[in-house]
Amino acid sequence: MSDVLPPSFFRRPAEVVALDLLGRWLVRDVARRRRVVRIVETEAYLGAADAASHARGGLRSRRNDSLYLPGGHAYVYLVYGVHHCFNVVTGARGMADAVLIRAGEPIEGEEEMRRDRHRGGRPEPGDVAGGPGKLCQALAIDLELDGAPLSGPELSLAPGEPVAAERVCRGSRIGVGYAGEAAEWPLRFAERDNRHVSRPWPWKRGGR
DNA sequence: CGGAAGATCCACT
DNA sequence: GTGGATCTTCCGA
Repeated sequence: MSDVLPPSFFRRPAEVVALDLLGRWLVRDVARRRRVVRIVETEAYLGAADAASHARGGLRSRRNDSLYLPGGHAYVYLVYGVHHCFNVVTGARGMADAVLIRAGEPIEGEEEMRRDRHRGGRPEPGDVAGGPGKLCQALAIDLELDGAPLSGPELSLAPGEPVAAERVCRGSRIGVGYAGEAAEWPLRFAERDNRHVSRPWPWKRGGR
C-alpha cells in the first residue's frame, strides 16, 4: 500500500485523470513542513489538438517544454507575468496533455498557506487555494518545480478519496475564450457545492 | 523589431 | 464591473 499515486495513474487520457484527481491530496513539503490540499477543481488540456492548450498545433518552446514529459510530472508556468499555474502532465511522453489544478481545500499546514497568501489582505475562509494562482501561492509552487516528478519529496499526489461521479459538476473551461470551439469543450471538473471552487458553477442557476 | 495577448488576482469605483 | 501589474511567447511588418 503506497501513499503516492503510481505512474500508471497519470498515463491515462487527461480527461479521465482530471476527473479522477478530484478528492486526491496534493502534498507539498516546504522546509520539512507538510502542506496538503484536497483537490476540488481541475481542467483538462488536450495537447496539439486543443486550441486552448499551450501545446496547440504542436507548439513547443522553453516555457512549455515540460508539457512533453511523460505523465506524472509537473508543468508550472507564469500567467500574465504575475501568477503561477500548476499542471499535472498526463498520458505518454510527447503528447503534451495536462490537467490544470484550479482549486483545493486546506487539509494540513493551513497556517503556513495563509501566511504565504498574505499579500493583499487576509484571505476569506474559502480563499486559501480557491484558484490556480492562489493554490500555487499557498503551496509555494513556482518555476523551480517545473518538470519535477510528482512522486518526489517536494511534491506528490496521495490517493485521498476519489469523489463519486454524482457529486462532480462538469462544464467549460475558464479564461479560454480565445480558443474558438475548444472554449466550449466540457473539460472543467469540480466537486459540487464545494466552497473552495474558484468560481460559482454556471449550471447552479435554478438549483440550490 | 514592435505590438498584442494571455489557463489570474486584487484594489478600486 | 473595470483595469493594472509584469513577463514570455507569437506573429506580422
